[in-house]
Amino acid sequence: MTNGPSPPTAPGQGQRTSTRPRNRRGEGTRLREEIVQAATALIVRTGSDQAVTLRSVAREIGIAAPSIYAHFPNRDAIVQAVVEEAIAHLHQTVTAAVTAHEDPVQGLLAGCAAYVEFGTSEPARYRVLFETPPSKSDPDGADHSGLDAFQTLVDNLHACVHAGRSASTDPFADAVALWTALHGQVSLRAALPGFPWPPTDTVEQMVLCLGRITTPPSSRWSPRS
Amino acid sequence: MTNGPSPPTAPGQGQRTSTRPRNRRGEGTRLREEIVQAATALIVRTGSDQAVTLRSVAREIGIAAPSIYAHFPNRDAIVQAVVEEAIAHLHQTVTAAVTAHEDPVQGLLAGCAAYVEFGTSEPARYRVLFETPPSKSDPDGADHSGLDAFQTLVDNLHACVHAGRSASTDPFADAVALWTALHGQVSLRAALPGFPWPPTDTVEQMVLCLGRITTPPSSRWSPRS
DNA sequence: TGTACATCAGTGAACGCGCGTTCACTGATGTAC
DNA sequence: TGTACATCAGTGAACGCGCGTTCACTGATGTAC
Repeated sequence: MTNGPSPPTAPGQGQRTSTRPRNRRGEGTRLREEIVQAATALIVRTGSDQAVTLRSVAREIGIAAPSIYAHFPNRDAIVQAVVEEAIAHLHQTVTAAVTAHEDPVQGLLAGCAAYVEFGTSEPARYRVLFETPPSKSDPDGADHSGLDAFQTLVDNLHACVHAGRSASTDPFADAVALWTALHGQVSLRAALPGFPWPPTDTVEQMVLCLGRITTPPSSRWSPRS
Repeated sequence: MTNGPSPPTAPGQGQRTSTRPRNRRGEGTRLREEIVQAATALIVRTGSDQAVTLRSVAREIGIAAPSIYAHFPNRDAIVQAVVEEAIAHLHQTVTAAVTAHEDPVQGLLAGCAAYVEFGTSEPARYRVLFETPPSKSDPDGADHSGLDAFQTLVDNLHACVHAGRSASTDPFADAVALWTALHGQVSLRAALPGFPWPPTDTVEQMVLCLGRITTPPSSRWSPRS
C-alpha cells in the first residue's frame, strides 16, 4: 500500500488483469516510472538484465506490451533508464557517507564502505551498471554519469593529501586503484558466493593501503605489521 | 590452413554448405572440440556469451543444430566447456609467468601482470569466467577450478613472506585483496574503455602495495613517495 | 576375397515458444463553444 | 449549463523471427563371417 492501489492479483503471473486503473489525462508519464521500477524489480529478482523484455515488463505492470512504446523506443532504452537511476542512487549514497564526516580519512573510509555496501546489498543492480555496453547514440554517456561518483573519490583523496593524511603523489591514479579494487571486491564477491571470503573489514585495510593513508584516522587504528 | 581443410565458403554466413567432410568413424569426438572453439570464437567476436546458441554454433561450424546433442546436453554445457578451457588457459599462463622467476617478488609481479594481460587481451573470454552462474548439477565447480590459479597467488605470496620480502601477516587475506584488485582492473578497464585509464604499470604499484612488499625486487625499484 | 550387417556421424523437417514490432482501434476525459 | 469534439492513455490481434528440442531418417564405413 505504499505506492497507489495494488492490483487484486499478483502481477507478472501470466494473463493480465484488466483492473489496473489507467492514468488520468496529463499523467501519462507516470507509466514511465512504473516501467523503470518494473524493470529494476525484474533485474533484482532474476539477477540479470536479460530478464527485461518488453513483454516481461508489461506483464509485471499489467499493461499491454505496445504501451511501452509511448515512453521508450526499445528494450535497451529501458535498461539504460534503470542504469541511470542506479548510478544516481549510488552517487548519492556515496556522497552522503563522505560528507557525514569532517575528517577526510573517515570520509574516505565511509564512502568506500558505502560503495561496497551498495554493491553487495544490490548485486544485480550494481552489475548492470557495467554490463550495459555504451549505446550507439551516446557512446560513453554511462561512463560520464558514473564519473560523478568517482570524482567524489578523487576529491576526497585530495582532501586527505591536503590534510597531511595521505602520502599520495598522484591522487587520480591512486583513486583509480582504489575504485578498481572496490569494484573487484563487489564484483567477485557477488560472482563467487561459495568462496571463503574474509570479512568486509579487510576492505578497510585495502583502502588505507591504496589511499596511502599515513596517520591514524581515530582510536580505531590498529597496525597489522 | 592450420586446422584441417577449410570450407570453400566462410562459415557462419547463413545457409550451410554441405561440403564439410564428416569425421571418420571413431573420430566423432572431434566435433566436440570444434563446438567449443566455435562458441569461443562467437564470444570473442561479439563480446557476449549471449551470442552462443545451438543454432549459431552450428552455423559457425557448418553442421545441423541437432548434431550438437551428441556432445552437449544443452546450450549452457557448451558455455561451461568454454569457461573450463579458459580457466585452464589462465591458470597455465599465470603459473608459467610465476615460475619463470626465481625471485618470489619478481614472480609475483610477473604472475599478476600475466593475469591482467590475459584479461585485457581477451576481455570477453575473461568475462565469461565470472558471468556464468554456478550450474545446478555442480554448484561451485567453476569456483574450484578457478581456485587453482588463486592458490598459485597465495603460494607465491607465502614465498615472498618466507624470503623476507613481504610484511604480510595474513597471506591469504592479502592474496584475496590482490586478486580482487587485479580483477577490478581487468573488469573495469574492459567495461569502461572511454575512461582515461592510467598506464598498466600502476597495477605494479598496486601489487607492491597490497602484497606488502618491503624490499626492492631489482634495480627497477623507484619509490613514489 | 566377397558380402551382409551393425554402427557411427550426422541430417532435415517440424513443433511450439517468447520475442519485438506494427497496426487499426477504443473509451475516458478535458475543453471550446 | 449542455454538447460536440479533440486528445490522451492506452488495447488487442497479428506478423515474422530465431530459438531449443524432437523425431525419423540417411549414408558412409568398419567388421564378422
